[in-house]
Amino acid sequence: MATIYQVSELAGVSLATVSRVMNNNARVSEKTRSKVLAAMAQLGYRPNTIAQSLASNRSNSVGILVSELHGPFYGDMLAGIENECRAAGKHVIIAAGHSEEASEIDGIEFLISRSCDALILHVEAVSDDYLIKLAAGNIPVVLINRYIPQLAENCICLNNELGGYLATKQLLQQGHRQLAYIAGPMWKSDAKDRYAGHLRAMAEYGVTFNPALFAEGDFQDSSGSACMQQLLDKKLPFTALVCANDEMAAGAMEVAREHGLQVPEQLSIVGFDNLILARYIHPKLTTIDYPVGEMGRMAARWVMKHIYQQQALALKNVFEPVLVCRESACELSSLT
Amino acid sequence: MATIYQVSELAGVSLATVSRVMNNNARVSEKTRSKVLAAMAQLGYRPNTIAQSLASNRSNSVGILVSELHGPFYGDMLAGIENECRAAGKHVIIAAGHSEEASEIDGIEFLISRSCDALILHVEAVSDDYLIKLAAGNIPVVLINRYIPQLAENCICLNNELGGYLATKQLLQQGHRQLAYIAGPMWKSDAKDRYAGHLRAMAEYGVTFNPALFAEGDFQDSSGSACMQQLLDKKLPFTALVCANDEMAAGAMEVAREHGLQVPEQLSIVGFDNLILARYIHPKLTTIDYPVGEMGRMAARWVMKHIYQQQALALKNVFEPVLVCRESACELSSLT
DNA sequence: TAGTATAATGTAAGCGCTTTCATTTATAGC
DNA sequence: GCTATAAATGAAAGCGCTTACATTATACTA
Repeated sequence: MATIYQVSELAGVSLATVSRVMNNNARVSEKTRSKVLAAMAQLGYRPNTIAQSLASNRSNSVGILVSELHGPFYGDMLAGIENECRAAGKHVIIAAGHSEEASEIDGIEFLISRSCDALILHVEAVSDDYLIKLAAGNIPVVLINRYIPQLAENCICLNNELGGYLATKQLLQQGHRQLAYIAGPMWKSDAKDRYAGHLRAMAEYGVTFNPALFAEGDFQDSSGSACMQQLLDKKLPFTALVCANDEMAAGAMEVAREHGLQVPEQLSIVGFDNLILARYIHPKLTTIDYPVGEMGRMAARWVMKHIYQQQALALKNVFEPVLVCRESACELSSLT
Repeated sequence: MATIYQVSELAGVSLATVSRVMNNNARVSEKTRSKVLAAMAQLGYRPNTIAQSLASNRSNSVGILVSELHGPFYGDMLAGIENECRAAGKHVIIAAGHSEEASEIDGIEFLISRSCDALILHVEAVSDDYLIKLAAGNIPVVLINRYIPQLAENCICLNNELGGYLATKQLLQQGHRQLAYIAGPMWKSDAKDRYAGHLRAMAEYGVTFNPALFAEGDFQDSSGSACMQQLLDKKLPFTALVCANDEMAAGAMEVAREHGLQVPEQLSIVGFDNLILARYIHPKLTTIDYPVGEMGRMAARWVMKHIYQQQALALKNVFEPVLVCRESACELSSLT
């Protein structure tokens, strides 16, 4: 592999000049620039990124921590981030945190030890305090799907409350008045916010919320099934169900089917997230779109702007979810 | 951040000694070792991985190229790889190739320019020749889901032929004799192999393959729908359908439903890959399990063994798929 | 045409490690 | 106690770049 030294020799200039044309920052005359470029081409020169990093104290890498690498959700996020980063010549180092505090911290330290220029984190278990301290350190942090007031600038979030509101409103508009709700784990802020949106819509339509028609799941499909079973066991009538995410909706739908309930004819269901699976299950799930890919992309842009000085970029911190109408929710009047 | 120099000062030894205890390779007396360790702890010292890389000419990073970051398939693969690598303190740099030759090559070069110690590739578009040349270079390559005879040692594959065979055999055992087949794009070797397995099973059972009941899709669900439509349009009877992957099976199932066909009562369907979606669609899809996660893990082990000299590891190059029975395929006798 | 500002290029000192080779210290044999 | 050998440590030269500072070439001004 050719080094900068050989390029400089071939081009008949100094190392510094070669370096300058590489980083095309300093002023180099057109003549020497092309000489250098030619020498590079001739040697098939590729800068050694490690040496660049050591000398410039910048690794050109951004560390990403997600809860899981598999699953439909994080993949989209990663895709958005990778796309944006690679276009800028930065690379992406990934780690998984598995929604456990120890593992998340371990992942973050791992990333730090790899001298990333910035961190994009999707963490759930780690405390606000930890993140605030982390952000106060010398490595910039951007948080996806987590809002911490002190770090507002660094948070890229979805307006979950609005999502919960939209999901519920759709059902209310379709004439439903007896709604059940399957929540996510209420210690997670997104679960809480979605629920708050649900309540707001209910209030707006003057429908009183019935605590007996509420169940708390854990965002997994199995808990969706379990919650649905609970709800059904109470023998209370309800014509619609809003689930705090698609996976639970899928689980709930299955239980409904086992009980001979026609969806949506006898029970309308709406989910949240708009995972790919929402298109595959039958009937196709009406849900709230979560633009994870876009948000990942935005997180990457944040980094480009703040760390790699691409001033021009416009940033957006909070995304508005939108309702995706499919087949699992319908007018109450069509109830058999 | 403390440097090795400060550690050496505090411990009262030379840089070289500190370096030695870090890499605990050279012989250092217990006494000085503990002195150094204490100094490190006191300073909260963390080696600068960039400097280590530059000096040792080893980046401790492995580059991964997958077709897509999103989607259910690659996520599992990444999870397997990341897991294994992190346990060994290596980091993972990712890039997406989008199944296009130019993009794949670009991704590979990107990874190389990042001085990865090894590459784990899941590439589809790039030619065998390119890969052979690449592997002949100075950066080791391991291929997932691609078999190139000259690179046999470096390939981690699934026995796709066996999978195709098993899927088909299941249906034949259930008494079906009129089978339709929706293939993947036949220029992809896995699509070809799965199809070959199908033919073998058919031959074994003395069933003649009817070319009219064959359609070629592109592994996407929409093509599954389109192919199913084509098949149905021919008005030829068939009681079972094998699809070269789950997504196409899902698409096909939907079209079947639209045509009023009961699955599995009137049409048995089997897929391939065992994606998460196979559990979510209704009826749950009988399919062939593709152990991507395990294979990713194995690819990482390959790297550990060959590049990072962890001799002890046992390697496995070809994985055997297994049938996962769910609800979408049943005995022919139960046909209404 | 000298005098000055400015642009272009070069020099050399690191960045924080690893590693070779030389030196010192410990261990053993007699 | 003294040499022969092995074990432990140190000195210093890089790894391939960036960058502050010094120097030289060029363009203007008066």
